[in-house]
Amino acid sequence: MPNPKQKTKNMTDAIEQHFLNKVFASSGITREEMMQIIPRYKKVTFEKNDYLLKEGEVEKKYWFIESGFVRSYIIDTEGNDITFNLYASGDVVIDYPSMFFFAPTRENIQALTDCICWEINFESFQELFNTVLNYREQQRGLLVGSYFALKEHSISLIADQAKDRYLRLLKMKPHIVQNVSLKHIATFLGITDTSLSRIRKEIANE
Amino acid sequence: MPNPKQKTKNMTDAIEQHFLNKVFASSGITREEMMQIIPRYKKVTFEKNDYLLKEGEVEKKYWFIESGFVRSYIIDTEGNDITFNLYASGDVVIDYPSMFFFAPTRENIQALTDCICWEINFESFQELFNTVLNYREQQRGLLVGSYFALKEHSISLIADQAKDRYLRLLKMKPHIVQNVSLKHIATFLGITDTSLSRIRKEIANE
DNA sequence: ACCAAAACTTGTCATATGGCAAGAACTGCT
DNA sequence: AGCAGTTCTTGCCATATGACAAGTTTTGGT
Repeated sequence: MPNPKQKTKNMTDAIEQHFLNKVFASSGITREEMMQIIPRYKKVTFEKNDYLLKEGEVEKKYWFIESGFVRSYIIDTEGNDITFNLYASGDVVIDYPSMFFFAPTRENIQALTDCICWEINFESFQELFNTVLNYREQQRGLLVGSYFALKEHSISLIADQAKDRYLRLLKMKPHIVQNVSLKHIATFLGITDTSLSRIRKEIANE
Repeated sequence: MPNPKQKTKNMTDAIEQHFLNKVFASSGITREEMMQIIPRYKKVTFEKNDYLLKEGEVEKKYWFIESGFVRSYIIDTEGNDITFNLYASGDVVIDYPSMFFFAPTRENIQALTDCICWEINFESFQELFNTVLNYREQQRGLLVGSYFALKEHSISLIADQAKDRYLRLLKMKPHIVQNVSLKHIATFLGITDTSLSRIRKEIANE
C-alpha cells in the first residue's frame, strides 16, 4: 500500500500531465483549484460523424477537444447547410445560448474525425463557477473570447472580400484549413465551394 | 425626522420606481439584492455626438440606456465606417472584450442623440458579480444574450439577402430603424446606403 | 485492387450589390 | 426665413460571387 505522501505525489503528477492542465494554464488557477476542477471533467470519445449536439436538443454539457476536429452548422431557411464554427484541439465546444438559456439549440455539432474530448455537465459547471473564483474568471474569459472571435468574423464578413477572409482564416487557423473540407470552409466564410476553389487557384497562381 | 419605517418605505418606493428595476425585472433578483445593486449604478448623461468610448481606450465601465440612441462602429482597413451595433432604451452598452481583457478597444461608441444612462465601473461590477448570486446569473445572461444576437446577425449576413436582413431588423427593432440614419443602418446590415435606399423603395412599391 | 461516392475543379452565364456622381429633400443654425 | 451642410434618391455601369452542370480527382469500404 502506498504511503500518503506517495499518493499525493502521484495525484500531483496526474494533474500536471493532464490535458486540461494545459488548457487552464496561464489562467491563474491554482493547483488546489485545479484539483477541484479536473475530476469534474470526464473523458469521452466520439467517432467520425457522431453528433455532439443535434438541432432541437438542449445542451446540458460542453467539451474541450483534446484531439480531432469538430464542426457546428445550421440549416438556413432555404435548406442550405452553413458551417457556423470549426473546432480543433484545445478549443471549447459549447452552444452558449442553449446551455445558459436552456433553449433548444438551432445548431448541429458533429465530429469531423474521431475525437477525444473532456466533458463537463451543467450542474458541475455551475457549482465550480459559483465556488471557484479563478474558474469563474477563466470561464467568463472563454465566453468573452468566443464573443470576440465571432465579432471579428462578423466584421470580416462585412468589410472584407472573400479572398481576404480566406487568407485571414488561413493565417489564424492553418490547421483547420488543412484538415477540413473545402465545402465546410467555404460556407463558414460565407461563400460557395465553387468560389473558394477559384480563390485557391488564384492564390496558387500568384 | 422621519421614523425608520417611513425611511424604509421611501427607499422601497425609490427602488421600485427605478429604471434599473425594470431592466432587472424577471431576472430572479430579490429585493434585497436590488438594494445592493442599484446604488452601485450612477446616472450619467451624454449629449448627441459625445463618445462613450473611443478606439484605443480600455473600457472600465459600462452603461444601461434609459433614453436615447447609441451607435458603435469600427473603421475598417480601407477606412470605411462600419456600424457594429445600435442601441436603444433598455439595452446594455458594453465592449466585452475590452472590459474583461483590459484590452484597448477597436470600436468607437457614440451617442446618436442626447442620452440618459446608468453607469457602473468595473470594480463595482466585479464585486457584485462575485457576491450577488442572481446578479451573476443575470449578467452572464446578458453576455450570452449579446453572443446570441451577434450569432443570429452573423448567420443572417451569410444566409440572407440584403433585403431580408433589412426586413428582419425592421421587425425586431423597428424603433432603431425609425430613429437611426439610413447610412448607419446600411453598414450595420453590410450594405451601402445606396443599396438600402433602393431596397426601401422596392419595399414601398410592393 | 476496385468501385462508388464524395470532394474538388472548371466553364458559362446570371444577378446582387458596389462605385461614382448628380440631383433632391431634409435639417439645423443664425 | 435663408443658407449650408447633411441625408437620401436615382441613374449608369462595373464586378464579385452565385447557380448550375460537367468533368476530374481523391477517398473509403469491401
